[in-house]
Amino acid sequence: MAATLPRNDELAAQLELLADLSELEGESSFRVLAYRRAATRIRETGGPVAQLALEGKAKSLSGIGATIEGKIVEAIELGEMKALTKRKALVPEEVVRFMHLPGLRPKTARRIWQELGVTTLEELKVAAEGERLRALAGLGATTEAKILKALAETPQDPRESRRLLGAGLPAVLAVVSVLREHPAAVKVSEAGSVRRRRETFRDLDIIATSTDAPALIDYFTSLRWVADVVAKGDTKATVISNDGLRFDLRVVPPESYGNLLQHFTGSKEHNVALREEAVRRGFSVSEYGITTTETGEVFSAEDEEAVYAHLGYAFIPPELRENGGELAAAREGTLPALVGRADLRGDLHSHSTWSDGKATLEEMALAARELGHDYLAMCDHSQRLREGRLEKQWEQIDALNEQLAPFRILKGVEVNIRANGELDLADELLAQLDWVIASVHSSFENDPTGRVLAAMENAHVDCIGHLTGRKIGKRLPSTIAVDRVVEAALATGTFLEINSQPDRLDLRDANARLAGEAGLTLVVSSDGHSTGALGYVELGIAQARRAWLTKKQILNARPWAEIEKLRK
DNA sequence: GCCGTTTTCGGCCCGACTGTTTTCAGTCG
Repeated sequence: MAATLPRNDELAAQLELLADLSELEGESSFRVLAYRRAATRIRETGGPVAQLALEGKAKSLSGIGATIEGKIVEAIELGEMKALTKRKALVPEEVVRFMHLPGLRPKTARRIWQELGVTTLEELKVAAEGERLRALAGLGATTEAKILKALAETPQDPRESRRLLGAGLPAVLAVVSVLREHPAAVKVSEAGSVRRRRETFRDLDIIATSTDAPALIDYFTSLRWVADVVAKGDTKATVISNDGLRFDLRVVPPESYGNLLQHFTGSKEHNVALREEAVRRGFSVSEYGITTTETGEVFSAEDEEAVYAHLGYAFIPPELRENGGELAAAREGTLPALVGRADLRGDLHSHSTWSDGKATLEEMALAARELGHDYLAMCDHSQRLREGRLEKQWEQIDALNEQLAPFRILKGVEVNIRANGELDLADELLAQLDWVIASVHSSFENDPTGRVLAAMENAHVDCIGHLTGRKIGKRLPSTIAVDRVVEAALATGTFLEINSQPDRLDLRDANARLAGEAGLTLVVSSDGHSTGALGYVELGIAQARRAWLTKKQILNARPWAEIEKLRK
């Protein structure tokens, strides 16, 4: 095993900082953009980019050329890219943070630093209070006040202000359906990152067309759960719900609804790439229409399909719009037919009151059946099923299965992978089960790769649960080598899970895509601890779609009889 | 610094808003 390589997020962070510093020093904006694009590409790549760079293959990722590949190798060998070390010495540490204040982007931050000699946040505050910033042309009292206000607020990592998709998706879908019922509404859709089903969001965007825009806006701003109306005009309004969610409604003209929905769905990176390619082909794309440069003719459309078609693309599902190769695939007609929620036949990970679940076996089974599942694997935690309790649970399962047939509760377990790599349930018990999930629940940094590889060698382990152990916003993914786990999963016939818990979504999209491309079949499971939580599979399916996965690549899109034959 | 079914050099998305300014640069999404 080689020395630890820098993780993708660490490489991306170095490039982001290099971009910030370069920008402050007045470096070419295109070079800065290249650093940022490379950072995004690295963050969204499922396998270790450092390893690719060592093999000279990082250049195959779009946005990474020979120079940045060289910088990655420097980061591996020296711990830090040389250019970053050099530039850090030239720019006072806190000046970078000027740029993260609203309204202070590199140009202004640089002038405050160089022309006023301000190098710390404290000095910035004093300068603003002393009305010294307005000495710079282009800055006035308003800017000083804005800076003071931002400095007074507790500094916050922007990522922490993002909420979980699991909290926003049901809410935005409910608002969309309420708005659709209004007599003035014609078309209503969620847009933005929530339409792409990104795992977190900042605000929830809704786009609509209407026969009476002000009436629809009035209705929206007076819904009973609205706690605060932040902004309200004739075509646009922003409200905060009583649970703190921020909704934006935008009412647009019907003739260009397709263009606007496309624009406001993003992602930014997708739109930029789409527009760049359009320019090369003689078009100019904006949210209002597609202009043919030669003739000045403007094309607008009521639906998105026509927008993509006009530019020569097949329709691209929102989940794929991240500039991850979807444009080329849509042009060539090779986009995958993505798996959908309706394809699921059952759920292969759930809990009941036999361990830490909130509902009984029967309640869980009935709820699963209600969701349209044909089977539900009951996988209570192994620690709670010792001393004959597992066998007792089987008796109850057998009885229920007689009642509920053809619906079937599968006898399963979520067995713990201990710190030493052993499983905490005996093989002779595991052998009698329909479905065995093995998961790491503690000592995440204690050789997670080795422990999981060992668990996969066990002939009774069908699936590894929540592989990286991350909790979005709370706990980083472990240092587990996902690529090596995927290889071993293929070799041993073990499946990997996309855990649908809103704060897990583990495997995440990029890792699941890597696994799918390697030829692995994945499981989308709820890990539900209550009847309501069984519905989380919608989130897992969304991540599977973001991972470019088809129905064939999802194990539990098959009937149980088929799955049984595919077990090792 | 990256990239190429017109380019290995010469480009690099588009429009709205803001603050400060008589015509625009910088920022934002």
